[in-house]
Amino acid sequence: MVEKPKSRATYSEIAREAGVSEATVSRVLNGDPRVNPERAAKVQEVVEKLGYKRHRAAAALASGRSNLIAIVIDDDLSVFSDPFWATISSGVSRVLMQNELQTLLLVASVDSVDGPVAHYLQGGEVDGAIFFQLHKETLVKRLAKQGMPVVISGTPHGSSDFVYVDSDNFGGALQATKHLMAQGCTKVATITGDTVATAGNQRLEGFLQAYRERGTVANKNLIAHGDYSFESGKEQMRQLLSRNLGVDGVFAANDLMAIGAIAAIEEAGLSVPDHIKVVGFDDSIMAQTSRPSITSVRQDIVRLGETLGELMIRKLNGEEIEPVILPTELVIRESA
Amino acid sequence: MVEKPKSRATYSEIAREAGVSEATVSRVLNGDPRVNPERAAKVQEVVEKLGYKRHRAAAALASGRSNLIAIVIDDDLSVFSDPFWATISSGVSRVLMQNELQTLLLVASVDSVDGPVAHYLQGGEVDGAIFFQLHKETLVKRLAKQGMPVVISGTPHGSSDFVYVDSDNFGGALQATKHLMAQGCTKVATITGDTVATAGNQRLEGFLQAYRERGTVANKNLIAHGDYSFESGKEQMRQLLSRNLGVDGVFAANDLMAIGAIAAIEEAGLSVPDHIKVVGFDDSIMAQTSRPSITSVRQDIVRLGETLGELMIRKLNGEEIEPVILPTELVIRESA
DNA sequence: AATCCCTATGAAATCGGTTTCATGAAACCG
DNA sequence: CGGTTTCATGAAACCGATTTCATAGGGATT
Repeated sequence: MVEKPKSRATYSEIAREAGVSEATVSRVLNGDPRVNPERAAKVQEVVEKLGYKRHRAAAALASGRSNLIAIVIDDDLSVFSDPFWATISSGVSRVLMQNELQTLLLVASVDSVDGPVAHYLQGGEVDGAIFFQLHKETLVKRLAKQGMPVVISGTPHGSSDFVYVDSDNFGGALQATKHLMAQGCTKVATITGDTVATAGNQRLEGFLQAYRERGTVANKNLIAHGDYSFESGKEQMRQLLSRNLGVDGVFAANDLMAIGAIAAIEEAGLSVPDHIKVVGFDDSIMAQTSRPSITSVRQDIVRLGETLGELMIRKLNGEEIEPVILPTELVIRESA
Repeated sequence: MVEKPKSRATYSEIAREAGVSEATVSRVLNGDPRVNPERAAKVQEVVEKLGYKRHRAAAALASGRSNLIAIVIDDDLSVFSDPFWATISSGVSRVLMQNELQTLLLVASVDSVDGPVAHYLQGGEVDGAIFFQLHKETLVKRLAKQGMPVVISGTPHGSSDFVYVDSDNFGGALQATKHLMAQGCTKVATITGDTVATAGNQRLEGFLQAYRERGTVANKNLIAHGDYSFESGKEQMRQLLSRNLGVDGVFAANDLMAIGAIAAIEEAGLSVPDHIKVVGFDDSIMAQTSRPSITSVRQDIVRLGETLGELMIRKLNGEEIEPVILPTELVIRESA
């Protein structure tokens, strides 16, 4: 039995075989309800038999819809600084695929409003775009204005009316800080991430809010500015210690800095959690394996990706969509 | 100045404007050399002026080439077990984009030879496919036989003639083990990863080779089988210790297990590196931040991704391509 | 029973490039 | 200098699905 060099089946074959017109085939395959059920069934049958698969390019050309959604990732930053995007992307991809959409991965510099990415997106080659932690919003704004469905991962700056999905950075930080206070810490410090980005800022705000809810205000000296790196966590903790404020609790804006902070604390001859308690953010694998293991705020990254995909689909369906803030959860371990 | 609702420019406009036929426009845009230079220049000029962008779907339909390369990632495993795929993908994407190719991200179960992914790929919707750590090779084999350019990340099983890119797992493990021996360790043990996958197996082989090169054979009891997880590293180390073999060096097949092993060692009241030296694999961020910091085998992940992309491009250009093994590097830190 | 409306259906136009093929002109040959 | 070959070029077919539009038939309305 020789395998034939079977070129793919087309509408014309199906139409002939099923004794209907190509138009009807199209209707059946696109779920148009007003086709005679019997004929529809017949068409379905032939489609099965011939192992027909829709030719995307042809469909895209004819319909003007590409069924492609772009995930746009800024080259420089993301790959290193955000260990999550892989997980997010996979969530997005899975959801989109379930809805017959494809995920196009664009890794490139999104800086210029005029770069290749911009051109590509504006060329109308994709039906929608999902952005990861963008810095410049100009491009996104323009795309949205042009009517392209856009969803953003992470809270954008300003009160722009983008639709985005984000973890509850504020709430998570608040909870983390309150936990430290509940553990008896009276001088809780924080090591922030990049506060220019909203996530870092929100985590700082959550920290401050905990003080407010206690009826006090956080001393400026209790706020150290890191950049999410291990080194910055260590260095900022050293500085906090050198100020002799009697810090007995630290909320670090991510786990890596928490680990850095612990290194600095132990370097100073103090112990975690006995002398100083530490809480991190992200609940990364490091939080679990580090010794002491780190109490940390968990985000549901998979859910985040899925939500991005779901919002995109609803948007494509013409629904009005709203930003989504996903809850976080405090995972308690040894460090606090 | 009101921005016009400019619909995209098409060949017909360009042709009219430049005073040539559409065929000529196509030739110019596709680099056909046999066009009058003056006309070509004129066309280029008009293209610039009109801000023309090729309509991919139309081009794909007409030419039969989609300019899309799929990255296929197995749903279940990768996202968790391989923290590298994000980096790899971005490398791939960047290289492909520089060559006017798009990257399609397929995250799905690749198990069945008959699932949606299989259908999709066989539908001829993409010009090539890059697979990440596949378990079942049936699908890949079939695609390759059908003439689709396929490149694989990681060494496949068997002596199949796939083209793949991988880090030098064997060499890295060999170097790591020899390093331990050079540090004076006489009883070097290993904690393997999943040895069903080739990477884990190769790392084990490298370990064994080090013994061979020393003119001895590794005692079976020195080989503990983990699964790349922190817990397994810890557990297997416990077992190694309980055997009372006098182990004074451990090569773990990844950093996470190395960290687990260290936890077990310290739990037993021993110290790293004083009593037992440990080397990991991957040179992950954890190797740097863990205390003690971990001597580890570094792989150039970005390079790996780029190489995948480059091979794919060369394959598409009709070149014969060969598998590539990328060198690893031992990064020495505190643990050994 | 005559008229109008609605629905299912097919023929054909369409999407925007690519590619084949025919053509005329220029270059080359003996 | 006639004839053949080469080459740039444009007209038109083509890729495969979608969608518009016209139409026939059935049903409802009066």
